[in-house]
Amino acid sequence: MGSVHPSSTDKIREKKRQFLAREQRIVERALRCLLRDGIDQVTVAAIAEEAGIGKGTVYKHFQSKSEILARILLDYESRIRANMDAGIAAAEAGNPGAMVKAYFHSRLSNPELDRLVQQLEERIQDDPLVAKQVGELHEMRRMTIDRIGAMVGQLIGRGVLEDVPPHYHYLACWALVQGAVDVCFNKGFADQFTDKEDLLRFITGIGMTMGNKGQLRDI
Amino acid sequence: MGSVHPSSTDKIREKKRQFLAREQRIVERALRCLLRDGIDQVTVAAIAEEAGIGKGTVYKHFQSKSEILARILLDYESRIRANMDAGIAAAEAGNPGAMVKAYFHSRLSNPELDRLVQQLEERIQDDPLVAKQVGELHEMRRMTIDRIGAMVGQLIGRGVLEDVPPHYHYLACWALVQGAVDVCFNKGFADQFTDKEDLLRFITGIGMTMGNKGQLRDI
Amino acid sequence: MGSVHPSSTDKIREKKRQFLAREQRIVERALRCLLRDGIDQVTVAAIAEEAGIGKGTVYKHFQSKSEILARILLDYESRIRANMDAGIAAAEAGNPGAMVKAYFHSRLSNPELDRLVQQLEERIQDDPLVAKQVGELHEMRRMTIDRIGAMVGQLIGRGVLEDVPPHYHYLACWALVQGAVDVCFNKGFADQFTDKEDLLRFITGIGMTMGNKGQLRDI
Amino acid sequence: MGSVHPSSTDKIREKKRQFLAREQRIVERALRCLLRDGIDQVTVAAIAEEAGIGKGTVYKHFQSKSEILARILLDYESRIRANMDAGIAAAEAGNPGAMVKAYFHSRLSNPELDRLVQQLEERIQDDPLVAKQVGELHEMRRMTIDRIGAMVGQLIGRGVLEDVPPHYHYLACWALVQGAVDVCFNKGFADQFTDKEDLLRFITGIGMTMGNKGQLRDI
DNA sequence: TATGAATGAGGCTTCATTCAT
DNA sequence: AATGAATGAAGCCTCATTCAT
Repeated sequence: MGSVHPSSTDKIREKKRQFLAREQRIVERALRCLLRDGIDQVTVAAIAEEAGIGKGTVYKHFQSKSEILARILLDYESRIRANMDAGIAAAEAGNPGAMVKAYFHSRLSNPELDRLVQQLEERIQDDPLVAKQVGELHEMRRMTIDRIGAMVGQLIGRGVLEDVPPHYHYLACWALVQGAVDVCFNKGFADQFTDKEDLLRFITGIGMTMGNKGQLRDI
Repeated sequence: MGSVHPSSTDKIREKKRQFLAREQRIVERALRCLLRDGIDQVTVAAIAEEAGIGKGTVYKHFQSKSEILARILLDYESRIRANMDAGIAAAEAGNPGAMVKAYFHSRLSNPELDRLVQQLEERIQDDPLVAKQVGELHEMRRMTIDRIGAMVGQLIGRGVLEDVPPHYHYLACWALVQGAVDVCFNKGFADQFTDKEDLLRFITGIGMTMGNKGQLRDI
Repeated sequence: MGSVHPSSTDKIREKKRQFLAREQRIVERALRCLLRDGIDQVTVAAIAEEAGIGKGTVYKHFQSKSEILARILLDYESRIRANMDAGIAAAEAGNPGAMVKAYFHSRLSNPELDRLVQQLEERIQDDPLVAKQVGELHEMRRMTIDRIGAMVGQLIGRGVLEDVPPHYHYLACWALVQGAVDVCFNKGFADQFTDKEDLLRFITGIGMTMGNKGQLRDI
Repeated sequence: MGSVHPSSTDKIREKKRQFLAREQRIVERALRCLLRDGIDQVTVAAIAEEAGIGKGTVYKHFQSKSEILARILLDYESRIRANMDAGIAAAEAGNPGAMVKAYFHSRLSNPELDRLVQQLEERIQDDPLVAKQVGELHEMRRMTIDRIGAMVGQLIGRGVLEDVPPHYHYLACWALVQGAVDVCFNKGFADQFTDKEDLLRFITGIGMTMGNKGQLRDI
């Protein structure tokens, strides 16, 4: 079955693999640049250099700079969603706090990244070159929300959560996380806490209980 | 005794008034542009045109584009601070929730603006041309936090609030607001609620009780 | 004859005097700015402020910025010419070196100023707004040269100076001075001498004897 | 053995060569503009157009406009220095006037250029963007002066030259040249001589003998 | 008459994107 | 397929000059 001479199909497959690997590399290096230097400092040239390839090559993989940023956004959202899926499963298996916990953990485990993603979204939002990707992003969120909504609906039914439209809980969660990340990195607050972890724990605690009627303190 | 001819002093005063008025006008028009078109679209030329003046005139009032943005930031923070001061006064007069309420109200009464201000801060933060103003901004926040801290300390002492470093409560508040604003204007969530007010009321409710030990539900 | 009430003519005369005084003041202050801050840093606004008047007022006296600079140039050239006239007189009275001496002294007694004037001339040279003044400047030089020429001609006739077209001597003089000034202020040479005076004395010595056939060493 | 297909290394080398050639082209065209239109009229846009390239391309080769000017300066100084080195060699080989002659010749053979370079230096001198290059320029001069100093020292020792600090002779030379160039191109003197060459010869003659004690007239 | 706010042409520079090699 | 030089639109800012008060 195996052959010393790779078949033409194998060669093509190998090329494709390499191509995709490089694409991933570009995204990763772009992310590294963004985190290290700040959004405004990162140019396509910088990304190419960091990735060890030519500027032109970047455009073989992405049609525009915005597309790279959009890709980072979608990758991030995917990861969160995957975590939440696991959390939802656990929640359905009888651990009602698992979902929220999964969500907070996903986003707060690397607040630098989360903050960056927030900023990226702003920049891309109205760029027609990535309108499609932005649409996908929103679609992903919508689906997540729907699934959460169903579960939250159950908890409301059981009287665990306050009776408001189910996605309010999700949105409130989202809001708190978003803000927590901002607090962490706002330079004006830098001297307000020595232990970021401690503060985030406090805020997470709020997240776990907010909207509850009181029964869910057992995180 | 009075004269129909305005004195030289009057004239100078009038000129100064006009100058300041025009300065205010620039800020207002800049703000209008920013809210209407988004940060990235607003150029000095656009601001000038919106204000009905020449590009050069802008630079009679502000040393750089960043300075205009910084001014918007400081104006906004001042307004919030003034509101909070009133809230603190009320809180000290026996209405312990007043401060938090004032804070939420200040920021959520015009979430579009609040979101813009968040974005502006990011852009300006590292611009050496407005390092001073950014410093002032942080200083303002620090002072506010200190005053709040004192009051929160009392509430902790009375057992109303959870016993954590006092400013944790402020920061959690800030975080929730920050995030609430983001939710409101994130286009991905636009279709998740028909009544923004209702959602904000829900989130504000969370803000009012978070960190409490349960006694403060009567807002 | 005198009157406590100044006549209308007196008033006008007084006004004229004040007007001219202010004009002179503008020129002086402009010069001060130029010497202190360097040509490129001096704006009309700076001159006006230094003179304690409004920018608009400057334009009551001069039609353009170049005109101020041209005025400085002409004033300087006039002063040199006056000194040379005296030198020529002395030379005709039997002291053949007096003229050259006067010339060197005029220009090297304040080399900073001389250098500035050199630079100003460059800037103005092709500005059509002051074509007339530049013409006057050249006219002044021409007249001076002619008078010198006559005298140099005599010295050549007497065999004191080398027999070349008379103005060659003047031009060589001018060249040496011009360069001496440059040496003094060229930053690349700043560390080549501790005593500027000493160097200038050496160069002046060269100026006094160059073109001579040897008889004129008695400076 | 050779191949019709250029190797990858060859291609890269060729590209580098082309790149450097274009760089040189920019410098040359910039110089052409400067000589033709005068310093004040030359913009980056003009240089780009003259070189037949886009404005952006200029910035692939030079970090700023000043850097182009600095390059012209350094190129010029290098050429002079090379000539002087040859002159010094000849001087050490027994022709004591060769050095001075080489120097004068270097600078006066193209006085238009020399004058431009003088002006460029003024403009650049305090620009922090080319502080390094200005430093190099001064360093080059210093080294040259040191070598000259040694040789002049010998001539002083032999009693040929007047006994002053050795670099005085160099500086005097420099001064005379600097001024000679100014004379040539000062429009006010344009009508004072029909034969520029003749005048320069006269002045060069002065340069050859100045500071001498009389023995060196045989140039 | 003196003022200085307003002007806007024009300079320098950046960087996403293209395309010939 | 990969490259990176070339591009030029677009942004920010300066400053000589004007003109309404």
